[in-house]
Amino acid sequence: MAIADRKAREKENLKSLILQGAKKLFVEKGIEQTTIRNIADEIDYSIGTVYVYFKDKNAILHELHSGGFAELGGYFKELYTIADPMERLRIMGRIYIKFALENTEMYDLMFNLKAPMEFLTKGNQEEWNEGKGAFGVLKSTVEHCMEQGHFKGHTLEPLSFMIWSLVHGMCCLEIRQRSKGVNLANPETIVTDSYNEFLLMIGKA
Amino acid sequence: MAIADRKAREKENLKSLILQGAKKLFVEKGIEQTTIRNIADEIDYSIGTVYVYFKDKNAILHELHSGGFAELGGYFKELYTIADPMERLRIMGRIYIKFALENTEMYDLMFNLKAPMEFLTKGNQEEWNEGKGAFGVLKSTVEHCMEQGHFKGHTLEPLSFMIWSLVHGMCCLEIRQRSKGVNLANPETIVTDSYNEFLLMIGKA
DNA sequence: CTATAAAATGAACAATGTTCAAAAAATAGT
DNA sequence: ACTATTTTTTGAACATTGTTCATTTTATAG
Repeated sequence: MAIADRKAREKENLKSLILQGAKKLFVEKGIEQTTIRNIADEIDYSIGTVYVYFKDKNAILHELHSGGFAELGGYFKELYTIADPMERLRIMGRIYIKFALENTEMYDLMFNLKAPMEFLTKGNQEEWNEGKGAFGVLKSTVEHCMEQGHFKGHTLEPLSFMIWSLVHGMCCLEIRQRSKGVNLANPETIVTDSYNEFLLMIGKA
Repeated sequence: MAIADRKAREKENLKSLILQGAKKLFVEKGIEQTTIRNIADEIDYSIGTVYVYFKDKNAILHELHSGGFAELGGYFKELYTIADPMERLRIMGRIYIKFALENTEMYDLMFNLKAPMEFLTKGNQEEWNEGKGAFGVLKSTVEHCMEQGHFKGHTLEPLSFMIWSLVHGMCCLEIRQRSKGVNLANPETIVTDSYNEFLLMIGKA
């Protein structure tokens, strides 16, 4: 039955049209400022249609959150060419920060907003596969560093979490306007400068 | 005119009654789940009265955010008895984390939510004095550490921001459910374990 | 006791996420 | 080609939110 196939294809198309419209508005005017009505308007469909394809707003947010991780994966691609694990770790941090500051709304959605996690909790899925995957990449890089004799005396998982926390914290403070609120001497470069302090520190370790 | 004095006092009382009711509900059921109607009900006043004392919801959130910093200051009190700056720095981090995890909603409000910063931006006040004060305490402690020969080759402000980012990032990931989503071996102790990794690292620096 | 000022009220508004019976369009059966 | 059935789309309607403001209630002054 070729018709059923075409229908399935059309369903998928409309679903990703909704997501595409949603993302455009999110980037343009922020996630909180974007309503279902806005999204429906943007793609010239009715409100009701959106609810046919997504059970609620959280479902849209979760789907876009997943897409964000795919994008982050794209940013990470260039890491595969770097053989030295310590160098790879350093660049990974830079890329993570770059991604966060170039896609603030998406970053917020992926690592800060409650919506995607609530979607998981509310019985839709058991595990945060996107997060586990990304953290796994970091962890295995740190593991390689340790195998080469770096980070002596440290423990893999807490150490990896510490590094994640560090870059995440910088991005959060920046995105949520706390860094600019604190009257720094060089507010424009604080995140990079601050990350360099970390690199200087692990350079000794 | 003693009556005017009493009236001013009563006005202050009612204002702090509103704040007190709001905070109770925030802690009980979360900031996002608390409405103005809830607050009014809680203290047996009408919705309108709340708006006589606060221009909008952001004003309430900002005021409570300020109160949160006062509370954090209380937590920090015991630091004054610690003479050694490195030890003071280490304990400061522990206390910060303790405060964050014991007062998750308040911490979120102070360091993550947009509301208090929007209140400042929207012409109510120029500077984030609470944040500047808290960051100043950290910065001066780090400065003392450097004066004693620690953190050689580092720069005060970016280094301080890095430390702040580290503890903030851990607390954020924990509060916003990202740490538990990542399938750690010891999820209950990850924040403390992770902070200890940092202490181990600066122990060498 | 009356007039004025201050304080408190809650009905009303616009905007939000969400639901669902009805309409419109597409497909299948003859 | 026409009809019946299924699928898709619709938007009016609902509950809940933050917010406003004319009105009522209460307190103070004369």
